[in-house]
Amino acid sequence: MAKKPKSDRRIFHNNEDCPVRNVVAQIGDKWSLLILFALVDGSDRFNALKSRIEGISQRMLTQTLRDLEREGYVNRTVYPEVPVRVEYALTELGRDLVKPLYKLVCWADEHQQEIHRARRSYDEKS
Amino acid sequence: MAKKPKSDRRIFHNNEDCPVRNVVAQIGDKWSLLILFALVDGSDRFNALKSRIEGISQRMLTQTLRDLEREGYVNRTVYPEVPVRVEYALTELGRDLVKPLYKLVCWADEHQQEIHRARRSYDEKS
DNA sequence: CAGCATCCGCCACGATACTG
DNA sequence: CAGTATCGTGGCGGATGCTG
Repeated sequence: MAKKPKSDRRIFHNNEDCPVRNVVAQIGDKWSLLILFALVDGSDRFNALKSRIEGISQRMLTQTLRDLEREGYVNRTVYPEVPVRVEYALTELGRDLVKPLYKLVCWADEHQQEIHRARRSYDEKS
Repeated sequence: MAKKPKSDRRIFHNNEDCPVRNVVAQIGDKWSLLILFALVDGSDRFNALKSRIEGISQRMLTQTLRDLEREGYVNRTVYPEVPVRVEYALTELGRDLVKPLYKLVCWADEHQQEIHRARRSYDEKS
């Protein structure tokens, strides 16, 4: 039996059932990964997150947190004190997602040297 | 001894040594993942890739392949026939990168239902 | 066949000002 | 403190036409 022809692979279809496209759509933006990893060690407040994630604007932090909440990765809890306190935490799904993400980040960390070498070699040739 | 304060974690710094930002920068774009997975089963030609990856333009395929080549994930081989034939294949580094990526995609695939539920639930509330 | 060059729309993202 | 609202812009990416 021959293996499936490549063109049959569902993975490349242009719809919301394609897992690869889903991954890119959900965590391929500029800030999602950073926020997820910022919450790995426990819940945190809005402004604390903002100062820990270097370079993020208020607008993008709010927006990305809303997206992550919508996907079910993050919980938002409001404590009606004065002044108000809002805590963000990973859901169980979020903690679970971080596992494969962590593997990926570790991989990238371990292979930084190789990649830098490849880049230099490529740039020299051109 | 207490654990490191969160703000100390190198992971969030805004420079090219941050592995999380590196990951996002390298494969967070619209097409890199799709191309990498398109090459998992073996090398392929430019136009074959183009037709297998639904929706990609010639311009973006060229550009993303060049980036992936520069990072050392993809090899480009020109066969000087007439007409010319160009084959793209994963390097060893590329094949290695796909492993953690594959775990991630599988995770997303397995949890699609949960995520869809979370989304619907979130949308109803608002 | 495998591309490069050019033009251009759009929207992700940042900056700033204001509010419950 | 934790956001909204509004505006401006760079650059990602699509469309089209041309070449070795």
